[in-house]
Amino acid sequence: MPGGRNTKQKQHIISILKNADRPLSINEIYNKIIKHLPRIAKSTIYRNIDLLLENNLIEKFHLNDSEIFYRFKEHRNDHAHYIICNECKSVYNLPTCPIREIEASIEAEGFTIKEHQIQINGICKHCSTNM
Amino acid sequence: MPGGRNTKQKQHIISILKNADRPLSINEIYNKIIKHLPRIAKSTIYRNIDLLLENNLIEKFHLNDSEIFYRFKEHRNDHAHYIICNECKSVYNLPTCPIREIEASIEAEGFTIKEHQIQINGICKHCSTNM
DNA sequence: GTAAGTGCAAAATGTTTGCATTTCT
DNA sequence: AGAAATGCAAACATTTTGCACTTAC
Repeated sequence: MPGGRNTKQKQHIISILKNADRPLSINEIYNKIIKHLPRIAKSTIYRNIDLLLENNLIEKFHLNDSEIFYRFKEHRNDHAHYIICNECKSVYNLPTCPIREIEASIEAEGFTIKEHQIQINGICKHCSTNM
Repeated sequence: MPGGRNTKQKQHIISILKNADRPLSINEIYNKIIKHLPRIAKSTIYRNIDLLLENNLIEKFHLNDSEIFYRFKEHRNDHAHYIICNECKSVYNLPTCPIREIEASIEAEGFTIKEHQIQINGICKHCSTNM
């Protein structure tokens, strides 16, 4: 089991995130999980989320304003390049990494790039036809 | 005065942000401002920051992990395209917007882009020579 | 003068921690 | 058996709110 022991709490958290079609907040995870594990404590979710983050299995997002969401990574070295619908919060991947082209010129200036992220917000096709 | 009345609290907050060479957190603003206005309440800073955000004079960042920072906008329609040094937190602007080139293809898929942001983190020239 | 803004204290929110108990391995 | 994880309650940190007082206009 990645990131420690295989508890049913952790199983549920992973499966909830894996099956979600968009990033979830701690509360959303909690509200889903209590249906199956009514006695689970929120601190358990916080602790497991930390473990999963440390083990690079999930990633953290700041969507709208200050709300924090988590998403299961398909590939451990995914890096954040997303198109997010403000309505339904669906997350699409960017097909290419537009940073790659300008990376060289930035590094030429003496800046060492450690990570980068790109986020595009808007309204997806589906939501715009339903409005 | 943009965003309401011209109080000395607001004057100070604006001038602190204008003169900062990097984004500042609420606490950093507070610690600077109490030197001049010892009785200022943190809630006043929160309220003014909200006002300035609504009036599009400053913008909000999530730097490292969950720390929130604010920065004075040079131009009201600046959009976030930054290169940030993880060490000294200096913020540099990206010379070009690499999104522009892929915008058309995303919109062609039926997605309406509302806003986007790009953030590149790393170590700046100055900090890497001092290590 | 009056409405907006402030300071203060209290409340609400979100997250973390300590500890006794439970559960994996 | 032993270590790690859990549930619970309390602690913490951050942000928001209510209200009487002050200040800008």
